[in-house]
Amino acid sequence: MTSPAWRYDRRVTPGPAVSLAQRKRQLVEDELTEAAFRLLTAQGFDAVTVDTIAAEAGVSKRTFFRYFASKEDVIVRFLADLGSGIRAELAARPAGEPPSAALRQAVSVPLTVCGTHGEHGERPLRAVQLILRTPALHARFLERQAEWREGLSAELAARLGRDPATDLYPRLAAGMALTAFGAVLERWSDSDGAADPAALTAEAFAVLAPALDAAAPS
Amino acid sequence: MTSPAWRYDRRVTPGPAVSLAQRKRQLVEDELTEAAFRLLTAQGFDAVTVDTIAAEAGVSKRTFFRYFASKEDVIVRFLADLGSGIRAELAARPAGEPPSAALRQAVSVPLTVCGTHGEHGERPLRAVQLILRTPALHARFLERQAEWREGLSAELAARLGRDPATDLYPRLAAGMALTAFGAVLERWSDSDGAADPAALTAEAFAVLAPALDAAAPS
DNA sequence: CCGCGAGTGTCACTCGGTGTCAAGGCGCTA
DNA sequence: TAGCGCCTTGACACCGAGTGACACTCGCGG
Repeated sequence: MTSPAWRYDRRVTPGPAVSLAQRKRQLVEDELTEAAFRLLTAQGFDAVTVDTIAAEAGVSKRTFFRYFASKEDVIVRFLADLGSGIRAELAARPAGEPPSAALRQAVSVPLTVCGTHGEHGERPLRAVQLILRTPALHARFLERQAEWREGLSAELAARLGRDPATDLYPRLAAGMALTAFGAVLERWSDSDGAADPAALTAEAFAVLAPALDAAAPS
Repeated sequence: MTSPAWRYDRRVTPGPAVSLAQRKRQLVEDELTEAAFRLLTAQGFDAVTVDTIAAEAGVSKRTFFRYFASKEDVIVRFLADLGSGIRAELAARPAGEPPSAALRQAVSVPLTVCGTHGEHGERPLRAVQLILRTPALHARFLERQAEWREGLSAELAARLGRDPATDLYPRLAAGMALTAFGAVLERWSDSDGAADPAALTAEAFAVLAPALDAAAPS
């Protein structure tokens, strides 16, 4: 919905370009995210209660749930914008581009955000590791991915002039792209950030390309 | 773990082939499943409490959780055996068979269980529809699928003599197969059982085959 | 200065899920 | 037949996630 959570340092406009109330709201959200991230990565997802997170951020439990729909949400939000980013990136690709290249680019963008160390620090890596290793978080993440897949599928169908109601290709292609995305994320997480997301993505799409580009509308 | 939930009518051995205690246990589980299925499909997942389900089956809430790990579990179990079935089927395919054919067969088996009306009635269809349309159930289902994917991936790696630690192919191929599985299930659900799972599966694997069979171990 | 609305804390409540304990039935053995 | 484990169950207490209702307090515009 709003800006990515790890871009909490955006303070290009110190003046009242936005209302004070909105800035306060953003501040609380950041504080909550910060506290949640610190506690959850340190002690594990189940070992920390929402009460504790809220207290750490200096608000009440009730307020926590006014900002996040669930305990999982505060972490999964780290990846939430990636999804919409993927679809937007796909929509921005030139029309003539073959699906494999377009999808590869669309998936690459959010992954490069992960790949660049320094700017965001290890935050994205820790978030991904926490998500992939915590069943409850993993489930929510997969739920999000399913939503992304629907969006990607629709975008692909429009792009290629296919009917998603009768043609399985858009649905499958979107699924393949997200399979690649998930595989890359997993490798990156397991290697503790050592693996290069861009290289992995290229490798994955090299495998998928024959199916993605053999797009013969039966 | 045990027999598929919709084979509750297996009573080929009335004698004490198994202990009475075990049969009692099975009876309670079936009763619970039955009650859960009836109530949840009728009133929706969130509108029914575990207490109600347990009471309907004539046991206590505590007993419910001795049989099922969660409220979602009682429904998702309908598909649980499909996953292990997929892997077993893959292991049973001849070694020389190309991956696309082997995976297609592996995925087909559990789907034909769905396709055959009459024997199991509409039970599988209703279960799938409930799962795909209830966020909480959908999330659990995706979690299961992720487990299946790991198993499939390992099986594929062993089958093709590839190293799953360095080679993305097994992971991606397993993901593609399950993408097809999910897509077919979705279509079948949306068409209210009118679509033919076997035909859909064939269609899906026709799309995926070029990638699945272009297996050049770099 | 006053009123309005947004954000918040508090309280009470529902529900999913778990640990504990005592009671009851079944099978085995003396 | 009496006794002894084993397994299953119900009852109870408890925790934590999440929600609804209400009252309070700010910042802002009139």
